[in-house]
Amino acid sequence: MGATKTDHFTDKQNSIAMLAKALGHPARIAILEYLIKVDTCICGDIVNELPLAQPTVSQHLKELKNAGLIKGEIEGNSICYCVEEKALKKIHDYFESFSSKLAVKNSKCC
Amino acid sequence: MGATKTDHFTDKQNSIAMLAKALGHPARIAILEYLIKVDTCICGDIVNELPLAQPTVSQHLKELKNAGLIKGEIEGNSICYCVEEKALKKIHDYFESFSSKLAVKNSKCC
DNA sequence: AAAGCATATCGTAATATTGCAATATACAAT
DNA sequence: ATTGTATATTGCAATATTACGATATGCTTT
Repeated sequence: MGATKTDHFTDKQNSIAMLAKALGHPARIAILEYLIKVDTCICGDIVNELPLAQPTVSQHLKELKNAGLIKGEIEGNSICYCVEEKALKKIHDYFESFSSKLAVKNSKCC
Repeated sequence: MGATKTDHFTDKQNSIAMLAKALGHPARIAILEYLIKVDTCICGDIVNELPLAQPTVSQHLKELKNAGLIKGEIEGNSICYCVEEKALKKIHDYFESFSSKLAVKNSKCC
């Protein structure tokens, strides 16, 4: 096979995994960091920032968009991408709850 | 090609991407959640918990271990896996800083 | 309309991931 | 030593990802 068995897991698990997967590439991490850094959410100079060809960057942007991590808005000739805060909050909250659960227990093991 | 160009990104970016990638599968999310839930860090009944065959689970465990997200300790016959808190803290902190950066700006765009 | 930019899509090769049956390893108990 | 139980590794087929050249699409300016 090779296709992930998403149907056997909860929606929550699948959606977190989807977000994490989209973040699972250094280029996409770099894109997000750049988008956060340049506040003004300037667009396609992302291509100049990254050591990757334009089609490759475009593909990474698409994946981030599919995962709901960024959104894009057409602005004349070019496109203005920026971070989708909700998605980042979702991940952040998820790991927050992890951390707090761990804080309570941290005991017996390993 | 097809191999990720890790050498063009920073260590931080690569290490966060690695962690995220390891989390990018619902089975591995489910494993982590289970390990956190059962405090006692009981081991290979993970196989019974998941809708996957034993070798598949073993492979996912290996990936989580490679990424540094869990650690395992031999306990007689079986193996006691548990969460590596440092790694979860690392991710959590990373998104924390994201969130705080976003909180400051949240302005002009999209 | 034509030329020039910015971005997306297509096609394709190289590689990685996913899942599992079969098999191996390693300890435990008899 | 043999049997049983727990986990890992191997091998392999199906599928997905990564990267990029070539090409298409779509504004904008002239």
